[in-house]
Amino acid sequence: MTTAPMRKDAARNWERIVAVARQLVDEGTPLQLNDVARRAQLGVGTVYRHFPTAEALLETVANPCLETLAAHGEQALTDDDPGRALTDFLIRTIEAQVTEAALSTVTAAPTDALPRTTELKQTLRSVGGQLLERARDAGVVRADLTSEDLVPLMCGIAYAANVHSVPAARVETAHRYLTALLEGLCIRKGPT
Amino acid sequence: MTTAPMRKDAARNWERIVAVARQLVDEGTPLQLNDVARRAQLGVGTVYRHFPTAEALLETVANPCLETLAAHGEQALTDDDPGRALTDFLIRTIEAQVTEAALSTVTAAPTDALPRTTELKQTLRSVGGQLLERARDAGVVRADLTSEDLVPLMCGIAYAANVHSVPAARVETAHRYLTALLEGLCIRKGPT
Amino acid sequence: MTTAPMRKDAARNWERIVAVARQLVDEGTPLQLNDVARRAQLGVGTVYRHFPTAEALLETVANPCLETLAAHGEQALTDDDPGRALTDFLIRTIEAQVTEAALSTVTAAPTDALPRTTELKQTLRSVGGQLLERARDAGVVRADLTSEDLVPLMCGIAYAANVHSVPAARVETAHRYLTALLEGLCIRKGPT
Amino acid sequence: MTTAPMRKDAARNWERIVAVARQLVDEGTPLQLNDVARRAQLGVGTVYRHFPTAEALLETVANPCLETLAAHGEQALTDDDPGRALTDFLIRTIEAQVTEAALSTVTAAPTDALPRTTELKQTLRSVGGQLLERARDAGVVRADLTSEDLVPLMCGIAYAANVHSVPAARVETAHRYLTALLEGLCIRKGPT
DNA sequence: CATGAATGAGCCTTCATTCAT
DNA sequence: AATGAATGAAGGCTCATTCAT
Repeated sequence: MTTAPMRKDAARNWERIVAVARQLVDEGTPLQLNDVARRAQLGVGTVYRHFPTAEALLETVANPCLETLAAHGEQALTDDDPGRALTDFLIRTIEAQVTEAALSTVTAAPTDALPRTTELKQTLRSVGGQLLERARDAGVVRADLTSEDLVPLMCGIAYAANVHSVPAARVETAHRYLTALLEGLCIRKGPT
Repeated sequence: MTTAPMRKDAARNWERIVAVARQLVDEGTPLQLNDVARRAQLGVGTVYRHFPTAEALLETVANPCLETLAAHGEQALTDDDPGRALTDFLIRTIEAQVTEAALSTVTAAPTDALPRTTELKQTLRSVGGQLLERARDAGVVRADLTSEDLVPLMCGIAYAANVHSVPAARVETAHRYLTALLEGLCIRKGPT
Repeated sequence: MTTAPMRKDAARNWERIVAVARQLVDEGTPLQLNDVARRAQLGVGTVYRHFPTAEALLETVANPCLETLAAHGEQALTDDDPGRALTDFLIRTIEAQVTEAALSTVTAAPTDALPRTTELKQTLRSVGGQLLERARDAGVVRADLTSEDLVPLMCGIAYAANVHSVPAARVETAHRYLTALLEGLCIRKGPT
Repeated sequence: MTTAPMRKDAARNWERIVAVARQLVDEGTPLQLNDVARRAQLGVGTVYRHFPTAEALLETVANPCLETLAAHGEQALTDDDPGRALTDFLIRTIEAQVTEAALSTVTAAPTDALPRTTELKQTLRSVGGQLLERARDAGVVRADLTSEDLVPLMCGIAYAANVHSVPAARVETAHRYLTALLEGLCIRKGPT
């Protein structure tokens, strides 16, 4: 059961709306449907027809990212090295979070507007959980973390990077923070 | 030069307002001065007289915590063990962050309403920086983090704990996350 | 390039708003957009959509008068008799000022909300200046007044008429005051 | 029946309040009793005790001027030259109006807060009326103006001077406008 | 008398959402 | 379908006035 195909002009409007919304989110402007409509040179009604709420629109902006992350996650599950698999996944995740402004909001939200979003978040949690489990089974990851912790931790790292004073350095900062988290703030003597 | 002492009734109202505000913040309600006034059974004007903006009120709620943290930080500077000093400081910090809801907002805010808040945040950053430096000099902490990173990281941990689904477990979760950050997600073979 | 034509209902509301505003101004009530909305039986938002500020609305009420005055002024420039031309212009001006309450406020305001208002005031000043200059060149008007003085003087006369106790006699009073100004309070012996 | 003598400190406060009010009026700030209290370093209550309304305070600021004007007026009545007497009176009047900001408001107000103000305004109107009448009887002033017109005309001249763009030139402008009014805008051939 | 804290009506403005065109 | 005008609840803030201390 696929959704009925959209009329050509409707599709064009849809794209316009999403594009404008992404732009707004990126520049930190709070997402208001009236505002989106104005910038997209469309009537408010049109925007409401396509997206019943601002959250729905925001999720629509964020979902491609989530799709990509999920795909990469599934891919990572096939990796032989459980440690690398998890690490890669985490790196991609925070990169996405600090790159796409919409993502952090959507990921941290306790409730979703679109079913698809819920699915994606579920998938991501599940994939993350599996990657974590494997790594733990391989003894390369501490045992006191569950799959429930992965998303919060990634959100936290991304948030930390955003709080940091210099916006231009966000990606680099996020990397540094992730590395710190992976390797630990404290230094222990390595194996001889 | 201390501020003139407040009249008894005014002081009572002041307390009432701050108490109501703390309660609101704790239950996650966005802080609105009108709302505070209503709940405190006071005229709006009274609230505005004491706190010109919602931010000022929020900071007033948060500042005692900041004071305490700063005091503990200064104390920690006298600790012989640089590693323990830093760790203790960090533990207290995230504990405060997840316990007092007002704190995380204030800490993450790029700009302050009250001068005292700015002072406190500055002190905290400075103390944290010194603790970090000592620990680094003692070789117990990784070298790629600066004093600029401490606050963001603590905010991130607290945020992560808040994102985590179960609110009741927040303190415990925050502890776990901090430990993970300190020791590292990844396990490395310790010295024989 | 003309402005897009207004929708029929919107136009009706626009008219209603302006009508109510004119009425309020006429009865001396300070112009408040909420008040206008209530009396026009419209939502506040509607009023704000049409007129972003009370000043904009006030100028919209006043501008037709200004347009008329400007037109008459241009007309007066074609008159052969420079004295009569100026006098006619001045008479029309104060008549308008005491008739349309909105006018005096707008004319005396140092700054405008609508570009059109600025244009009109500029035109009026310019036309008045030319009429004055011609009359002066013809030797029928005292030499110590510049085009900068015309508007203030007219505002002054209108104000004087409004201050006068009997409101019903305003037009007549204004006429009398203008005549006094033109001919002089003091009587001098005419030519033999 | 004189008013009970004021206590020394009360008198000092009274002075302070009036001084602050005059200052506020002069700088164009709208007169608010709270504001006055703050600037005078007094409680609001104190200000209210002395002046029940802002209008009363404003009139208190303006009245010395009115007193002076009235005195000069009475004086002028003794002048032999009726024309000069009137002219002098008018000159003083507009000078006062443009010099003391409080005056124009009080003079133009249709109703007064203090009985003394009403008395003074009445005196002024009466004196002006008499001066006008004498001048008219001497044939040096046009006949179509009554004593009711003098105050409005002076208010108008002052208002005109205030509307004029350059504030620094107000006194000079007012003089010019008064002269124009006295001698007439239009030039007529003098006696051979 | 003096004080200044408290009051709350009232104005301003925004924005999510609906619905006539 | 698309449009965008209309709505009005809701929140922000000020300020004249009162009254407990």
